[in-house]
Amino acid sequence: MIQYNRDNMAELLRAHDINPTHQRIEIAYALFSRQEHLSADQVMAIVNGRHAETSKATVYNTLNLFLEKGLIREVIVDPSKVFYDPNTGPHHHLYEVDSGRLTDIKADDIRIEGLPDLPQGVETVGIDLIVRVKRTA
Amino acid sequence: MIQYNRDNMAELLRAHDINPTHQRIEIAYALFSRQEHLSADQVMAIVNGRHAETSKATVYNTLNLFLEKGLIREVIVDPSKVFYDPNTGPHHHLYEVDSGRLTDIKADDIRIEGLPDLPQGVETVGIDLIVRVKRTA
DNA sequence: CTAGGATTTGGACTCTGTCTAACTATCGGA
DNA sequence: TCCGATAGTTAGACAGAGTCCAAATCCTAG
Ligand SMILES: [Mn+2]
Ligand SMILES: [Mn+2]
Ligand SMILES: [Zn+2]
Ligand SMILES: [Zn+2]
Repeated sequence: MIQYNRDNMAELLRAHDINPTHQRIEIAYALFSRQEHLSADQVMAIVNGRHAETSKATVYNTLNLFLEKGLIREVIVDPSKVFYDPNTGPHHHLYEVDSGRLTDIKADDIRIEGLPDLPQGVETVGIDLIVRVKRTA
Repeated sequence: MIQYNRDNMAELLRAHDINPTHQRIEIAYALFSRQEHLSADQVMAIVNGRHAETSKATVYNTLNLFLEKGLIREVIVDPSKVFYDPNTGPHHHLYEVDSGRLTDIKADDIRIEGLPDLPQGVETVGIDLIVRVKRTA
């Protein structure tokens, strides 16, 4: 269990070939220190918690850069916004539709069997398994 | 293999407790006759192919009504738009990220094992398995 | 210190989807 | 037939997520 701080955020960014600027460090820190799934909006709110520091354009630029560089992944479960996930290892998601809460499901003991062969000329980018739940009536 | 026409669309709507209006029949026919995953935009374009017949508001109202009544389901794979699926039976999806093409994977021979117990007080709404692929470089 | 590339920024813009208030279609009863 | 009630449709305003752009700022090598 790593303790995340601004210094190892800079290292992490460099390790992913990302020039560690102040804004990028803050955004990475927001995601990695919490280890939660955050929307762009939430990232923006966290980073600008005390004083406004980072513009909307930079938040989106940065999240998309992190995606490209494989530092984070996106989770598409809600038609109205994307969630960004600091955990890029294989795992799945539980989505509570009432509240919008999104939590991880460990991939360790899940087996998905019987997937058909892929069509010619394509390769797998990822396999997303989403368990949608709602509060019992 | 059923041949879909406007008449059995009206029956299908009534069977799902939906009053079959002209617009609703056309929208249902667009989805069921093609058996494809369509976005609201695409439904609108199909229904208004010859002359404008149906407004944007009605397309959205109707698709949401169909969802509520369980006539269709939505597939959330693309952060920018929802796809509507006339196939409500259990099945999974293959999403080609370059082209946006979305195709079905039969659920028959797929087994998903080792899912953890659900948290207290929730029940499963659905399990979505999405295989994301891209064209080989 | 300075020039140039990289980064950030506000704000305009696009797109998907929702909302509203007016309009229309349908139907049963007088 | 006419009327009123109800359900459905509509144009267009609106909201929210995300992108784009040109100008401003930051950083670093020289
Ligand atoms: Mn990585
Ligand atoms: Mn059904
Ligand atoms: Zn996750
Ligand atoms: Zn499908």
